[in-house]
Amino acid sequence: MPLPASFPELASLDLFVSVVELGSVSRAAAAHGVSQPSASSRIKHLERQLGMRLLDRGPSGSLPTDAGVVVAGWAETILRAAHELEAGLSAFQAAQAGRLRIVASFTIAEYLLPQWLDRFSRDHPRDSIALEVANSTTVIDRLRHGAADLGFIETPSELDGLDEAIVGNDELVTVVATGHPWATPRTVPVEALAATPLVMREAGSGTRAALAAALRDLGLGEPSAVLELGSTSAVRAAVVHGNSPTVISRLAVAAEVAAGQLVEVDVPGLSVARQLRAVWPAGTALPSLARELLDDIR
Amino acid sequence: MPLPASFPELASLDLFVSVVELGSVSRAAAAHGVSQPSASSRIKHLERQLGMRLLDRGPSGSLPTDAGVVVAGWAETILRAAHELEAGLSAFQAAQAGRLRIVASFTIAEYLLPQWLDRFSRDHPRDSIALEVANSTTVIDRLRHGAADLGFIETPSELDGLDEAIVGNDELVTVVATGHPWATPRTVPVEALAATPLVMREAGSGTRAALAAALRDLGLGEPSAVLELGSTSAVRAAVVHGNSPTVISRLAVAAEVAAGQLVEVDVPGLSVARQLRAVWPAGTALPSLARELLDDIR
DNA sequence: ATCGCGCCATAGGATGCTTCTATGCCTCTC
DNA sequence: GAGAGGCATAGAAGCATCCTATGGCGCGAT
Repeated sequence: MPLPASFPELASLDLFVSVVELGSVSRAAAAHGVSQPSASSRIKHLERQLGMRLLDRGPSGSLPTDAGVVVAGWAETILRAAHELEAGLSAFQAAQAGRLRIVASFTIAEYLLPQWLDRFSRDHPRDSIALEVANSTTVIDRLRHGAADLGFIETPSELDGLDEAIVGNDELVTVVATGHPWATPRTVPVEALAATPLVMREAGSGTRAALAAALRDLGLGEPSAVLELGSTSAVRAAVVHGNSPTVISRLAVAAEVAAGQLVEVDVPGLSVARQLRAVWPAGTALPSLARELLDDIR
Repeated sequence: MPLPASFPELASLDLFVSVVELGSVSRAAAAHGVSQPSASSRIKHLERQLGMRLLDRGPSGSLPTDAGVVVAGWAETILRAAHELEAGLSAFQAAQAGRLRIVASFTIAEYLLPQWLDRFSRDHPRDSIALEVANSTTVIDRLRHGAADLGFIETPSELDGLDEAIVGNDELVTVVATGHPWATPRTVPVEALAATPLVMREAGSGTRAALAAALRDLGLGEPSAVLELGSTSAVRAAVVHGNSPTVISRLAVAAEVAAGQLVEVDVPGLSVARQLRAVWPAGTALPSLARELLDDIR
């Protein structure tokens, strides 16, 4: 479901929030590095777009109207998310220049790292982090070869020569759209799950392999696919708008479940859990920046 | 702290996420109501802006690269927040046309309602909600006069002729920036708080009055202001970037506390709590849409 | 093997928008 | 009464985006 074409620009919301925080259009304009008339015009455009007055302009600055207070509050939520994206992007782009080199698995990089990076970049504005995203094997390899300072993985494998700390946990869960028959009892026998065609990633994906292994351990057959898609996002979208269940990392659907778009279905007997860990070379002293990052995370 | 000027457009991120979910640029273009070349060009622009390839184009569609998977995941967080803002805005604009008329206090409208409205608008795409924001007295007035179907308030007062349900709770808390002396012990005696100049809203604000009353009940004097600002956002920004504490609604700083920008300080003996309630005219049947909204909230 | 379809990229032109500098008016303060 | 800070307007320049039309490419069906 795309955003409407008339949705306000992120830059305009950012500017408006700055006006509210700083108390004047001029100061906000300066903070954003644009001229005062440009800022004034952007705000006016925003007001026309929303069809409401947002500011009470006065000779000593501008205060938000009642509507402005509310809209500014709403806008801040978006801006917070935008700053997390920004923190993730700069780490991702700084591939080799950063002072602290992190390698993380996809799941952790997608759903947990932005908040950590955003906080860290505020506390350490002068220290850049370089982020690489890779599978667990590569993460361990990077650490062993000194190509990274700190890694994040979600496998339970043995890690000779690496120290570790648990930073969270993940689990494969069964989810359906809100209208699905399983959504009402919120539980389904594992045999029924195994017999139902699922929306899945293509063969070869780690999630799919983990599910197949768990069903095999229970003496059940290979799960069948009603639809095979190339990315987790595509799977999620297909489940939200379709009639088939999927089995997927809880972190990947936590937001949709919280928002009521998807329903998590209990499947007694089926359990595919894994801990999320930070890992680093044993023996060597953990860089102080890495230590601080880990402290922030806990 | 403004977003960098090079930050990607919300519309581009939205489009890119649609490509990942739908599996092709063409389909995403159609879903967004733009031409295929336009979409193609936007994605290319986004890739140049971020300095990374996001899509693997093939003759049967496009799949995200490793980087694309991660960026799409990050972008979805922003888009979710944007949809909540959108849901709030349409309710706010629909001032009198909606089928369900809601009146809410500022705190609830700012920090809780967008999620509820977003979920509701997905479940009931044909039913519009009209939202009015007002103080508690006005909320009650609107309900008594039949000008609204459902209200949300945060006062503990008696409500003759109205039914109610508790939907959450709020509390005034003391917060400081992370570098402040109080941040380390995370606690401070109430006498010290009363003796310290605070960042505050201007005289007349409800928050300020509640704090003054609580201190008076403890036999302490009026709190003094080191800085008086006209909006909660301005107060929050001043505390984050300054050296003075403030006393403020927990909901208003929950996100900053979670992100580590502000630290909540315990003040033994000081307690200013209030329940958040939904209220509606007693006796009359609650409209079915209102009933469903309340069920969703719980 | 070939035809057809779906997908993506490029080119060219028109439209629209945002930006900037310069200026004026207003109010509060000293 | 003068000065400073704040916001709005005007006009022009620059930039970006959009669209239509077209071409190339690979896959699948006949």
